[in-house]
Amino acid sequence: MATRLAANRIAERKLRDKQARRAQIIGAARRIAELEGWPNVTVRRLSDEISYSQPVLYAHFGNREGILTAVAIEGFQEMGLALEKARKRAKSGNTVESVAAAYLEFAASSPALYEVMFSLGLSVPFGDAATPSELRFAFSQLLQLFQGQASKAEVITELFWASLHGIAELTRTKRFPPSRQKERVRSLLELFSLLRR
Amino acid sequence: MATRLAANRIAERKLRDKQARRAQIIGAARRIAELEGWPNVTVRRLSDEISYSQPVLYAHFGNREGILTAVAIEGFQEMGLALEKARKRAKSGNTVESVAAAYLEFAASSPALYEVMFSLGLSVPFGDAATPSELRFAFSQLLQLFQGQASKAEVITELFWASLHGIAELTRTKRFPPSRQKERVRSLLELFSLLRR
DNA sequence: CTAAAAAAAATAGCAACGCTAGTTTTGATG
DNA sequence: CATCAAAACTAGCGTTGCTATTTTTTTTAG
Repeated sequence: MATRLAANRIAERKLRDKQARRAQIIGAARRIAELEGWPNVTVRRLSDEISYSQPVLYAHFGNREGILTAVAIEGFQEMGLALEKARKRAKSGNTVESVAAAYLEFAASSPALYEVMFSLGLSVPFGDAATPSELRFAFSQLLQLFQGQASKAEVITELFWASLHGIAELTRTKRFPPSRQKERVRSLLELFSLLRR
Repeated sequence: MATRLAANRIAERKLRDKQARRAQIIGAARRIAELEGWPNVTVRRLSDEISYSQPVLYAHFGNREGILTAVAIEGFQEMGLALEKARKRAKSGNTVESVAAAYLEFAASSPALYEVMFSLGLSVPFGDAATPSELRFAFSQLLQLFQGQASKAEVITELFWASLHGIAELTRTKRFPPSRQKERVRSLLELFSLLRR
């Protein structure tokens, strides 16, 4: 029976189409959010954007928050890759500086993406086994900076992450004047370099 | 004419009533937000809560965001007072520790309040002259911790604030396991104490 | 090639939201 | 007591997230 083979090919094509549409939706959400803010990312607007009716989106993501979650996870994936790249490129001894700069650059250049990565209140716990791998990957990039340190690496890493996140967030929400940003980063690095001794 | 005096008393009473209602609205918003989250703080719900029709709320605050802004400013006011208290109570040498603990305690015990204080994207720029005094007061409490330091006090203060905010925010959004919180704070204090030398 | 079955997509509508125009009620003024 | 302004309410508009139902398309099978 050739029908079995044909059925397989059809199923594969459907899967490809589905993934392509999924990517389209996520892409449209990111683009609108970055240009016009998250409140303008409505299900109707997205369904217009991809030329399908609303229920199609619900078939893909369940609800609006599902879309935002998908974008957030994509964001963690990309941030993880950016940090990895920065870490590998850095001359030895400069890894912390390189990664810190990459982190803040990521947050500043995609503010809406960064926002959604941390504004999702409910889902995505961390220590949990159900933590998405993208999140763990991104965190592991920071963790590697402080391996084999005097103090406990996990705690130092969390502190470093908190500092970066605080700077990124307070800058994004206009609490910090951008003028002193360079000084802030220099101080941050100086502070964490004191730990190495 | 005694009418002038009467008119004054009436105007005063009206002002008191107005302020009382304003306080009622803000109070209801805080309570609902803390118990059920900000999305449940709707104008209709608030108007039910205070037993007035919706337009009354709009007369007071202009729009929903105005209500959230009022809550946020009240939050900064209270946080500033809490930090001041912690600073004054501390034995000399322990001020940083005392204030850090007070900051994190404030954020943890009123998560919805803390959330709205930093999620208002638009309004409330900081360096600006139009920055509400409540915000400046709160920041000044942190600023005083690092006066007369080797490095520039403003930069160090911003860094300290960023670290606290990062810890508070990553804890609130479940990125940090609460189990290591004590260790994190200890590390933070150790880090900033290194600057004193 | 065509008819039945299954899958996919569209239409249309509900409840709840923020917000406001227009009307009624309240209360101060002469 | 009549007048008039201020204050509050009713009712409704447009938009939102979401879904039950219908229609269309695609796959399967005789």
